[in-house]
Amino acid sequence: MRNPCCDNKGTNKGAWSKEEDQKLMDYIRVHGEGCWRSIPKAAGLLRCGKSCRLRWINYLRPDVKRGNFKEDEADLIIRLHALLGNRWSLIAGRLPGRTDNEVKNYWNSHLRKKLKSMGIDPDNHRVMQNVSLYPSRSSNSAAVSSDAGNDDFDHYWQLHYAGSRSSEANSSGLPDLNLDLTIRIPRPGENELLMESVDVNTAKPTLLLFR
DNA sequence: AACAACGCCAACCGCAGAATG
DNA sequence: CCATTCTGCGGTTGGCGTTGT
Repeated sequence: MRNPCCDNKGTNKGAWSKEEDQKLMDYIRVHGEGCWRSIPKAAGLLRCGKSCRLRWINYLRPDVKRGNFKEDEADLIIRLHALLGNRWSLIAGRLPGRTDNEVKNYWNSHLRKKLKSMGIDPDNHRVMQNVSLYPSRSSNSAAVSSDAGNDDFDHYWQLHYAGSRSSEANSSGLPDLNLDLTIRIPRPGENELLMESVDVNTAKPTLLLFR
C-alpha cells in the first residue's frame, strides 16, 4: 500500500489565508516550482504538497487569468470538449491563462446547461433523443416537436461544430483551433488517432478520437 | 426578516502513470 | 525488473453567496 501524500495530523485544510498564500509565493519566487512534497516544510506551511501545488497552479501563478470566460473562450471549450471529452488539462492547455480546474468548473456550471437547453447532450455532443431542439415560443414545456427548422440550432451547429472544420474558411470569427493535433496518422507508439467524419443525414461534421 | 433552495467555485480525494533507486 | 515515491489528472465535496418563497 502506498502512503498517503500527507497525514492529516497537523495540516491545515480548507481555504487558504493571505499569509499562507504569501509564504507559498515567496518560496516559489526564490526556489521555483517542483518537489511539492518538500515545499510545505521548507516554506513553513502546515499544508500538504498537493494542496500547495493546487493553490499555486489554480490561483497564485502570475499568468493565471481570473474572471469571466469570454464568448470565444466558451466556444473553444465546447469545440475542444467535443473533440477531447473530459480531458480538462488538454483543453485548458489551449486556453492561455486558464486552468483545468477553472475550465472544468465552467463547463459543469455553465456550458453543460447551455448545451442541454439547446437539445445537445453535453456528454457526447449529439442531439438528444426525445428532447426538443426547438422549445415552443408559446410554452415552457420541453416536449415540443423537433422537425421544424430552427435558426438558433443551425447557428449553434455552425458556430461550435462546423466551425472546427479546418479546411473551411473560418467565417465565425472564432479563434483558429490550430488542429495540428487532429487528422494525422499516429506515430509508432502513439495510441490515439483523431479524424473527422461527416454525418450523411445532416452533413454535419463529427470529430472522432480513436484510442 | 427569516429560512430554504440553488449555484458557483475553491479545495480535497483517490487513482494512474511517470520517475527514481 | 520491481518496489516505492512523486506528480498530475479528473471526479467530487463543502462552504459561501445569491435568489426565491
